[in-house]
Amino acid sequence: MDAFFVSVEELYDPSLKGKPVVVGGKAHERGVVSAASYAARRFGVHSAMPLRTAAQLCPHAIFIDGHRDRYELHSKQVKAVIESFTPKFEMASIDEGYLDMTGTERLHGPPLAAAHKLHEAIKNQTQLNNSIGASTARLVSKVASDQAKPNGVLWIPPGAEAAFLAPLDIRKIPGVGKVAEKNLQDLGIYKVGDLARLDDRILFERFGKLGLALAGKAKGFDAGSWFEKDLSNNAEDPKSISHEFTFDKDTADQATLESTLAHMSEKVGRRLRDHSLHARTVQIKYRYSDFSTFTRAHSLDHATQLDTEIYQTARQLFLRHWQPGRPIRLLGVHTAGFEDSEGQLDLIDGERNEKLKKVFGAADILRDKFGESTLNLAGSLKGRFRERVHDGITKKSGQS
DNA sequence: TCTGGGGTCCTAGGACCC
DNA sequence: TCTGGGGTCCTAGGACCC
Repeated sequence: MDAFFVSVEELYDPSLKGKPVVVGGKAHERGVVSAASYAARRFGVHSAMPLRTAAQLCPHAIFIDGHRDRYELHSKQVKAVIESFTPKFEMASIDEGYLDMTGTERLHGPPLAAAHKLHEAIKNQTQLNNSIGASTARLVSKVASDQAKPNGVLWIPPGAEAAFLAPLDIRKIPGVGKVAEKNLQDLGIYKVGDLARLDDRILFERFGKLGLALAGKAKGFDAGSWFEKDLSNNAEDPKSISHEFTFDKDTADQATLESTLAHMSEKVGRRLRDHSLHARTVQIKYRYSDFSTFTRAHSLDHATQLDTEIYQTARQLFLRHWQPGRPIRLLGVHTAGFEDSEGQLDLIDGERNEKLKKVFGAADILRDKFGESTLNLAGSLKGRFRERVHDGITKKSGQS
């Protein structure tokens, strides 16, 4: 999809059309650009750029907060169109999908015609601009769709894959970021064609697995068909669940830091319960004002999905490593090492665990009914209500 | 200009076990 | 006195993607 978040926002506010629009937050906020309209891009604004930088480059741009729920809704509409073309498809992200069109010629015609048909169908049914790349390989199609933007269709016929990629900058290859680009340039490799000519062994020696993958990509090969991925071990189950938060202003206030950790722990616990997952490893992330960033992890002897256990672990890790008084910019709580259940607990712990699970389950329901702020871990209240009830759960006064 | 948040995958060292 | 080899698990950091 072309400038997806911006295009969706234009559906809700047509007056945005044609104007420089930046989705991601207010101009003065700490944050980065999620999406920029083409009008904003003409001023040099692009995604991942700090909002404050974007505001410097394009002061008259319209800055808006993102609406994830809207994007997910419209992503589903796009998915429905794709689905109507072939059952062999896959959404690769919220605004990107792949279709295996093998064997659909009688229905959709030859590749280029089919691509145009899809392009039109998406536009007609979602009112959103999109670009299509068509070829024999996923990677080539993805790069082709990028080249087709905005609002275009590009077909790379069989046999033309390597020739299409050769003149492009190596940065266009998915998996080549800033660092790999620099390292490759140091070897005199600037274009995909330079990469394709290089000996695979050299690439492996210099770049390990990444080098090997690159060698294939540069020639237009795909590492296996993604449509044949085994669906046996529930691919939709996440491998980690985390939340992090950047303060508007750096802080060294211990109560604020602890309550933020508690809040992140609650968010993580909630999502673990939603996925019926139990995590064995709790990790925190903290970033100082100078942007130096650290992670510290601890693996429990059993898996958990309880806010309090996550918080206690996170808090201990933090207090053990934080240099008191040194202002913090970001805090995060991360869980991984998922297991189906918490494993064997002894009688006492088992009973305690069951009780807490009921308490948090009830809290989840209350939050769904009455809103996020209904209940908090004692630690996430900034000192005002410090009483500790039932292992750290307390009720905000005036709310039930 | 000052740099989000949620993920995945890879690398590397060290502890520990047999 | 001169320290194997194979494996797993844990921790930390970093590149990259959207």
